Amino acid sequence: MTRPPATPAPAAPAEDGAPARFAAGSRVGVLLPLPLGGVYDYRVPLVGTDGPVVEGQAVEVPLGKRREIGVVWGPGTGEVPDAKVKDVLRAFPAPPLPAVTRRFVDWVAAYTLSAPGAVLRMAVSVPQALEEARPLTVYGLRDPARPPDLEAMGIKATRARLAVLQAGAELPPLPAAELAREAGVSDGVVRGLAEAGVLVPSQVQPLLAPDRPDPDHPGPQLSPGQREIADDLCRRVRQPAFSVALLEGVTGSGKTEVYFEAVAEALRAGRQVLVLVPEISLTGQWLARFRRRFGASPLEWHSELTAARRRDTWRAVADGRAAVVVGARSALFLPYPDLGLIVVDEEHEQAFKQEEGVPYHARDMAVVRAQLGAIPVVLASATPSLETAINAEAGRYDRLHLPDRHAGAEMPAVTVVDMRRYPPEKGDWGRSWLAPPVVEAVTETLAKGEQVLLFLNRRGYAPLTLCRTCGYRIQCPNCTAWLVEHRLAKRLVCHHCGHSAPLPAECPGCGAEDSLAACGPGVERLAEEVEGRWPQARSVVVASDTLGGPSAVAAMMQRIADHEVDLLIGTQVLAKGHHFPQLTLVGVVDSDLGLSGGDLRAAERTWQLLTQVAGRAGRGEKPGRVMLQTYQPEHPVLQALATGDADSFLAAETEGRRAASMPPFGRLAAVIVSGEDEAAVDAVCRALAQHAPRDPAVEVLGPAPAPLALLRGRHRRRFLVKTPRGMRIQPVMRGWLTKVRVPHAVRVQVDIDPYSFL
DNA sequence: AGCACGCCGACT
DNA sequence: GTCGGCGTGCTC
Repeated sequence: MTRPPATPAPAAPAEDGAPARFAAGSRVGVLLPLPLGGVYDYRVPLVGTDGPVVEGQAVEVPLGKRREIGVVWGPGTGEVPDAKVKDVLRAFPAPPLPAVTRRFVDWVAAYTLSAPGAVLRMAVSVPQALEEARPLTVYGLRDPARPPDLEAMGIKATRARLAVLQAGAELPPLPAAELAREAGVSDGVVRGLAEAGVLVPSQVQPLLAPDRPDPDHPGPQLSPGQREIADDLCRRVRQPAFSVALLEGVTGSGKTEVYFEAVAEALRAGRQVLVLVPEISLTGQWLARFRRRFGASPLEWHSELTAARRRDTWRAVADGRAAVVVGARSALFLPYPDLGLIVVDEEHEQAFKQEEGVPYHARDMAVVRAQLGAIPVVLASATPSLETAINAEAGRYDRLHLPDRHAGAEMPAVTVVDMRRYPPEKGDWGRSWLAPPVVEAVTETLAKGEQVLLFLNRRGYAPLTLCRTCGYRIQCPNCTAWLVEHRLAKRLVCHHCGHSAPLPAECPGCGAEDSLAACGPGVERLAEEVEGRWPQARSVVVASDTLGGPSAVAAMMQRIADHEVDLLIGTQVLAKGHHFPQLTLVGVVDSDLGLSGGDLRAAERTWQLLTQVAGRAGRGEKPGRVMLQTYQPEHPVLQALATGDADSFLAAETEGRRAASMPPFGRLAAVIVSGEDEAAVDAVCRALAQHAPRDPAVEVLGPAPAPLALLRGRHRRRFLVKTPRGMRIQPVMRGWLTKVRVPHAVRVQVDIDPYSFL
């Protein structure tokens, strides 16, 4: 996805004003959240739907011998004989799916070549939200102004009972447990009073009443430069029309506070806001900033919500009570009736690309959603993706550049450490991974009482275990990948499928004992060296597998911020978003990791990650420095980081893409053929190769073993299809794939705009 | 996605 | 002789 939709739909179609209604007896087309290929016709019955059925209405329909939920998508197609058409069973008491959401579902399905039903599934992911919420029983006094006389009613006026009456007089009717808590008694007392008729029960609809974020809550003061950009964003929100703004600014430039002003403007206009973030676990500090600005919390949407929370949030979005939603990519498919602004924070993040199920890029689909809704979208990043930077360069997106660090903190000094000139010196703890200049800098920094981060984006102890006797390398049985030693857990683990086995005592290849050797460093191994060199320093390993859930992450970040730790050894979980004022030295142990592999975006991604990591140094009053260990100091990525000249790096990358006609200068699609039976997979590949498009403008590469040729026990082959920028790649793909019959045991998956090639 | 139908191996 | 494996196909 490199540009807005080819055929922009009208901003306010007639159906928005007057959604089509379907009378009893008429046929409606119902989209089911299943990969079925199209809408199915049903008849609107005389009873069960409470009158005519509205477009977008969620309904229950029979399918085979089961009942399914579906959404009325429009009039019936009439393609199916009357005798086959069944009645709609009932309509759900939920607001109809907004027209813009329905058009978005259709658009995404057409773009990704997925079944519309598969996309709809993402929009109606919480079927329970469609039902009337179960009424809640609450208890209150018959007349709060006149407390009842217990003794007169023949009930002993105990201290506990009087406390309940007191609470009942002061508070609105509450559920038994809550009223008991308020009165400081057990809920048996409340139930007893209810039974005696002193408290009267009533039924209410338990609606999640999200705190209303206050756009005029006193927030942090913006600098004049920030104010100017915030005003630009606010104008876009007021307009309102489709526009894309790239909000660019280094770590600490106040991007978040600036786009919060646009959020405030949308709230003043009474419209809803969606903020997409790459990983919800990172939002602890973000939520705190939001509360500081708006005096209330937004609603969160991500995979770790409980079922009840999901239901309440979906419903609050659907009936407009939710003002601000912050969420992972799937939040894009919530049924906002009046979305007025979308913000995509850290827009360059790979986590926005969904690889499984319907493969889509949430940043690109956010742009589409904004266009369909005729609203602005803000893409925020310190290190924009090349696609976004090029769109801004071409004038399709507006580039808003925030002035550098706020509060006058200086940018860290970046040094490239050539490992060929400064090879690590071995110590008592075994091999060393740190060059002498880095060792010296760490010692100095610790002596000053400041914090150090040693960054190594590799979990575990060692990425490869090999036999010194026969050269055997321990591989995952299900994937084309080495098993990673985790010494703390005493296991070998596959980072792709989760396979895990105890560390063997002898070589699985030749049986030699004590012959297995760890190769290369992971964070656990680096920790050994750190403990050997700086035994007095309080050090800690921070990796996704050494932390528990989001609360453990938050606790660790707090410990670091409170300076309970001197030396951090961490993977990319430490790279983003967190602010540690005492951290003044960042050492990147292996800057080259991620540069190899022939991935289209390897250099760009490494640049983004290392820029983020470097941004951890010197964010307080003290100046920071960054040391990048590398074996290829001349590499453009390292040069860009050393000189701070990101623009010429991006320009060079852009030229590289242009020369190779790679996205966004050409269109790309991947076809992954996979299955447990390798021969069957290869047979499908041969058939696909035979029927490959003949158009000379279309380039088909493959089949080649996919980068992980064996993943979770499935053999994988890949084709790559490249078309010129102006050509629509979907018809090419559709035409090709329908020519080949695929047996059930083999899966052919199309990925339009593949992102990671791994 | 389910669920049934259907056609070949080890059991009560 | 059946129970049950999962390959194939259909659901308005």
